[in-house]
Amino acid sequence: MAKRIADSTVRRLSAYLRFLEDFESRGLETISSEELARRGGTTSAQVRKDLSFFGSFGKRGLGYSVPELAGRLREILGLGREWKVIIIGAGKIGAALAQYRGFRQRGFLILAAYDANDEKIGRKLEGIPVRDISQLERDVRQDRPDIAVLTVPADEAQRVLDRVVKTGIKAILNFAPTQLQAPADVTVKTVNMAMELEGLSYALTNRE
Amino acid sequence: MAKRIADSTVRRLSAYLRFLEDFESRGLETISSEELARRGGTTSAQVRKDLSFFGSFGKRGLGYSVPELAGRLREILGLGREWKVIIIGAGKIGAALAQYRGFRQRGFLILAAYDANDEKIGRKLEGIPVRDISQLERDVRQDRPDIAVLTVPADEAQRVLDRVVKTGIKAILNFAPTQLQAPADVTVKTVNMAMELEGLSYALTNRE
DNA sequence: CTTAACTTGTGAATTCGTTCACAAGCCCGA
DNA sequence: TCGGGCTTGTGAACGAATTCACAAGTTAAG
Repeated sequence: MAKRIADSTVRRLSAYLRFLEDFESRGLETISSEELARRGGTTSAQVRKDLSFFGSFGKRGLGYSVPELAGRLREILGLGREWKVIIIGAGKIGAALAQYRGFRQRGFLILAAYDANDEKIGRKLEGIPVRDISQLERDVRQDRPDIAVLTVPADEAQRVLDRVVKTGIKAILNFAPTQLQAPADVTVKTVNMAMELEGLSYALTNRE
Repeated sequence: MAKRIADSTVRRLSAYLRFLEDFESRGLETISSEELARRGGTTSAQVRKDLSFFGSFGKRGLGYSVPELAGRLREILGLGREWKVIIIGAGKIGAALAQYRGFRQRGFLILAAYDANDEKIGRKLEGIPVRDISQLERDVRQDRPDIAVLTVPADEAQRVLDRVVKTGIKAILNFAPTQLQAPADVTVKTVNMAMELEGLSYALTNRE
């Protein structure tokens, strides 16, 4: 990849793909940047610029072929293959994620959940086996998961992350409401509900 | 408020507050922008700039008083009061949110959850009553919630949002993996797991 | 074949957010 | 009281992301 692509661009590509899948299912053949923009709450120039980083997929005067553009986006986003995922922390959030159909739909296969609580170990969480966290290193060596989802309490998150990083996993989705430090070659995305709520609180408080 | 504050700034303020609370509990009196930055993965200049939009809270040569700055941030973020929250959609994600202690801790009081499923209505979800969605308008008129959390399927989200907006609620936290359209005076924050996962997939696929 | 209506792809201009750099202020010890 | 060591607050410089604006390509109709 020649240029570094902004995070915001990647997020929008992901959004475009979702709309395209909708259009695809409705049998539409082509779509313009204008229409894609309307659905995504952005501008047509933004859409074209985003796509231009990766090539030129459209036809002037006509727009984009829906199935072709969808295919290109899947390729760019790395959705052409299956990604193996483990969940660390078999609490309520872990359970909610385990049953979330969006994972499977997009090629994310959940292998197992891990927990330290004896009462949970050995059971199933929405059909997914809950294993002893002490097995983590051995299992990772064997199963080679690509992504670890962290749903552990905030005060354990950094310690668990360090342990996960040591196994060689390079992508982490963190649900603990805390800032995590990781080496540069490891990608960490944090979903922080507390932060979003405070953003709403701020917006409600400071409206002009 | 004189200037429009960037979303990224508000998110960082929220992060700073979290560190300050940690320092507060450990009894520390003062903290420098440098230390705050280290914990937040940013720079000291960024910290000072962020704070400067709202006033000057520090002492040159010394840093910031931990309790004072924490208080100021709570005030800025609107955390000095209680916010009333309703959850729409009593599924797994709704359940996970209902038991999430971060809400209560920060002054967000969950009044009720709403669902259309007869088997759920009348029961409790982690101690929170599940009510019939058809009561929504009446209840909102009575209870005046400030924030609605949407945990409904993607294909219902826009319809539910429109309904929520019509009741006069001005802040929405959306967990449906879809882009929503709302009037300008309504703040919508979306937590989109699918997007985060695709971001990880992209990162794994396109490493140089 | 020509023209009109569209729509892309992309440099240039602009806007927005971050980082730099330093004067000004504070603390403490001599 | 003075000087050295720190740290803030903030214009100015910089860099990144978005928007503008238009040449170039496509289609369809006459």
